[in-house]
Amino acid sequence: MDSAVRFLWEHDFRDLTIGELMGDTPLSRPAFYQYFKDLHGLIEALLSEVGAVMHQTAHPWINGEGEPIAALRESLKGVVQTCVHHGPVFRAVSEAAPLDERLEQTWSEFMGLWDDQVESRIKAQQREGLISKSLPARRIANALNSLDATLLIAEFGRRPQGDPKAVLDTLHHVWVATLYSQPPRKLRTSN
Amino acid sequence: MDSAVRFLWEHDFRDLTIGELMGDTPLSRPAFYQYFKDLHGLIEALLSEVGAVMHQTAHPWINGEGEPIAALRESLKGVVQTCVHHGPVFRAVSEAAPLDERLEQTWSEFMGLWDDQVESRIKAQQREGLISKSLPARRIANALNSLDATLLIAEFGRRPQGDPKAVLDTLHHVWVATLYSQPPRKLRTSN
DNA sequence: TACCATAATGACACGATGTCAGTACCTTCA
DNA sequence: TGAAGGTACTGACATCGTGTCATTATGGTA
Repeated sequence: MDSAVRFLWEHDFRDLTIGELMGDTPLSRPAFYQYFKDLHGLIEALLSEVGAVMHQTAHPWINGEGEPIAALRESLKGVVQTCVHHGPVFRAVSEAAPLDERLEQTWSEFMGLWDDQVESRIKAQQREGLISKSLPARRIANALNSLDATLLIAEFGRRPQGDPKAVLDTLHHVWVATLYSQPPRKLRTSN
Repeated sequence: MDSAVRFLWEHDFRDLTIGELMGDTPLSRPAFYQYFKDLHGLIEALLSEVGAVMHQTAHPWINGEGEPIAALRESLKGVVQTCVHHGPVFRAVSEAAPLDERLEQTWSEFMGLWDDQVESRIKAQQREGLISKSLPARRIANALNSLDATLLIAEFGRRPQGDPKAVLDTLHHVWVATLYSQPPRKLRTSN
């Protein structure tokens, strides 16, 4: 299982085979099935380990602690950091999910949990008048979370990894603009 | 090849097998290799058909025709519409890409093309003073395009499809806010 | 030492892939 | 008409990864 993580840092998920994996251990291939149902079972286990870590790091904004825009930056920073450390695992999950009914379910529950949390934060701040009440909280939450997942996996899911600072800035800008900015008036074109 | 599209509307990509596919045709399994290198080759062919259509539909904003915010909505509408019609194909591409070096390349070139176009539109409008010059054009373009892809595939990649109007509104809001809105002042919390 | 549960293995059957040598078919031209 | 030659197609095969046996080691317990 450590061996799997090691593998994913070096190779793509598509090259991950049970035989190859167990070659790195003193055990034989069938021994694998002692511990996991199949490859997807392994990935599922990896997700539940690393996924928990990630949720911790996002507390500030999720729980509405302090000034929202700064708190949001803190939360995003934590999420980025988690991906810097465990990017390949998330990448493997997202790539393996479409191949397995069960894993797909698990992955979508994981993302759904984020949607739940972000949605309820948005609704809370709509009540406080910080966010426009005309935003469809659930859809926006889902969009922003999907964006995070896609971008983070693309940037940190394999070596060489992207620049954490730049990615954080980008995500933060999109989140803040989407949630907290006033709609602009119509724009004049220069045609 | 029509048969493949038909299949993808009904089943998941993971269940698509060459044998199954050719069962729908009067031909035998090996005949498949007459036309495509392998499954991924087929998917690649599907993408280049449908991808071209999609680029057409995004012209207004990409080419800076008319008032930007309205043009952007037109372009996004076209893209949404394409996905309503061909969603499962894009889904198959995105799911198959991680499994094949070549296809992954093709897919990332396809997305890169969008990034190029959006980036240069952003830069043009930065010169016109419509968009803040402090935005990193390339990164923002990439983020917004990634968002589109993820959301559209999730909403229209399989039956039952989502609500095109609602998805369009969501995307449009995020794009407009990200590109055209002024950053808000610091927010007071109600703690 | 005898016993049992658990861990681990070698050998197997299966399913999907991709290839190849061979056959059917169809056009062209004498 | 009928031989030649190219193309479309096929049956059979080798390969590879998977998942499951029946069986054997191993380590703790009385």
